Amino acid sequence: MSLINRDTDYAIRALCFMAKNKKKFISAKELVRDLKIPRPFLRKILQTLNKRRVLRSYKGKSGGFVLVQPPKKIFVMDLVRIFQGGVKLRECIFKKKPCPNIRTCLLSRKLKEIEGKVISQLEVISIASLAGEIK
Amino acid sequence: MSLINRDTDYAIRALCFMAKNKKKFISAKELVRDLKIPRPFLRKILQTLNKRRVLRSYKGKSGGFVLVQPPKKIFVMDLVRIFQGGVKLRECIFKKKPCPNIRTCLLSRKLKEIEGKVISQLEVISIASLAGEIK
DNA sequence: AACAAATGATACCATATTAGTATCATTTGT
DNA sequence: ACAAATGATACTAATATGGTATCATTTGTT
Ligand code: FES
Ligand code: FES
Repeated sequence: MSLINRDTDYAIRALCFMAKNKKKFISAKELVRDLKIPRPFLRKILQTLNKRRVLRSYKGKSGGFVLVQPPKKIFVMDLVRIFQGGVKLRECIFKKKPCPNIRTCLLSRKLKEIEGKVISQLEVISIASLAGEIK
Repeated sequence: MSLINRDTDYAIRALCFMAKNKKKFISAKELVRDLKIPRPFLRKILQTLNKRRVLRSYKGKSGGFVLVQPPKKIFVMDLVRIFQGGVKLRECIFKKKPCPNIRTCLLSRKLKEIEGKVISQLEVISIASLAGEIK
């Protein structure tokens, strides 16, 4: 029931590392060494981060990845959207969408409220705020 | 990633039905008819609700289930604890517990805050508040 | 006493999701 | 030409979840 899955988690770690490391290009190799994430898995994540333009990739020898935006402007919620399609704390047990009860279902309504609050909290956690040392 | 799973959801529905229905004993049969939940599954849920004393069961012919507490005093969070072992929105990717980074992990810290808020919201949603009609 | 109708306990299966791996193609600096 | 990097994609393994089946026990009714 974790709020963030492994993809998101790994992505956050990778981005934090990049935020701290001022070097221009950072290769998957370096990230693997530092983060101890299985290499093919990390590469997959970096590829989608590239597609979604959170970072930019450069091929070829001495290529690698570069952040496109400053770490203050990358938020956990962005990554949750990319890797998990958003936060859905309420999945109706009746699979048929849309649920016929949705308008009268009080439980659904309450869970929706909670969901909204969670999302707005995730929207203000930036990579920059996670990259620092503990205070 | 749903906050409540099917067991919890079905339990809520069953309890709401019982809250609305003033009859003394309510059998699994009636609940199945009304809620359209697979019978063996519902029975399993009722059994654990009995063990955890949310309701009380009576065997034998014309037996059934009775709420032990008033619906105002049964909260969604109680059911989440029973059927899901609580809310854990932060599962560290390093399975080894306890995680060596836990004290310095800023992400974990932030998610823990969110988790706390979610729990306190679930703690105030009562069965009574879900059993009523929509206003 | 026998029976039927209810719950108790428990073991099992099926399906979906998630985590992780493997492979080959493409680009580019030296 | 080659090595070192990423791109794309398909596959497998492990785990969690949802659901079923079976038999035992209790108890009111006849
Ligand atoms: S029953 Fe479908 S949303 Fe509540
Ligand atoms: S790395 Fe284990 S809690 Fe953050």
